[in-house]
Amino acid sequence: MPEGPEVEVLRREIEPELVGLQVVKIDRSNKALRFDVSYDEMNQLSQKTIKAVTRVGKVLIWRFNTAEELHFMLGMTGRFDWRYSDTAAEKHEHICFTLKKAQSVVHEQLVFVDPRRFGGWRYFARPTRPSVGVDGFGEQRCDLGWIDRLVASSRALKELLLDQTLVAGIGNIYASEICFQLGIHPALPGHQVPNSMLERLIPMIDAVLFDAASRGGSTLKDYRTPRGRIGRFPELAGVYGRAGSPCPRCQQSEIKRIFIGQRASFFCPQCQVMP
DNA sequence: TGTCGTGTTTACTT
DNA sequence: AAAGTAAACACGAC
Ligand SMILES: [Zn+2]
Repeated sequence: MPEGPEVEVLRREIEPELVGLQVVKIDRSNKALRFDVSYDEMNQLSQKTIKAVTRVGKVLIWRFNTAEELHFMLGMTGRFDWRYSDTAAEKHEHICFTLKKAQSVVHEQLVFVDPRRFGGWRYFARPTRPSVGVDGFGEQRCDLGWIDRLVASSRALKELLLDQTLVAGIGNIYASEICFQLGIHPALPGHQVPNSMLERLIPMIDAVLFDAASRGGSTLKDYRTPRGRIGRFPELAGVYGRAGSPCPRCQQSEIKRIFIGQRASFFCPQCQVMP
């Protein structure tokens, strides 16, 4: 499911429903996740109340009244789902949170579902910043240290955009879209990106991510919010998934699909040339 | 029915 | 620093 915009759409939906709920219990399947929370930590969260739901890059963060935190990475296919009463556990359900309002006896269940299990979760006793670079929804305009690393690198620009330690939140769909919007070749090495292009790149990142979030993000296959919302960005994408189609900008060339750093990458060979 | 290629991610190894 | 590999499952093409 998740690049930054999908996690942000999930966060916006779930935050008002989750804040104020108290943990009754947490159940865990016996299947391994990428990284995990111990049973001691799960039990310790019993009775604690969720105070805030935030996001840094692709990491969803629940903060409790005790300042403890849970961090979730959704991997490729991870998602949350409200389990409505009298429905059975769904396939690939790995974590089940039983929650309730403070003065209520009615229980609600939110489950973490992840078929491929590239996702994971972590527990922190105190507020902790995930170990990633600046968030791509605007932080990247204020703290420009990542630009120094970008221009010092020989790696392809699109690969650098995917590096979460530079800017956090860009995934494979939006990395291609950002390069398309800028009219720059995705395989251009970082140290060859002109200064004029860097100035346009910095604000383009949050422009693309916010725009995608406003459309509900991208549903390719698995992504859906806990209330079932689907992302409509793919219908409006400029290049992602459109190999062989005419370029929506020049209408002349057809969009090409190449591999950069083992990931499918889409671009228009006429609009996105190496300088 | 079976095999192959592809995929929204990233942590670890070379 | 950069490149490659592995993790697990679903689905469509042939
Ligand atoms: Zn074009």
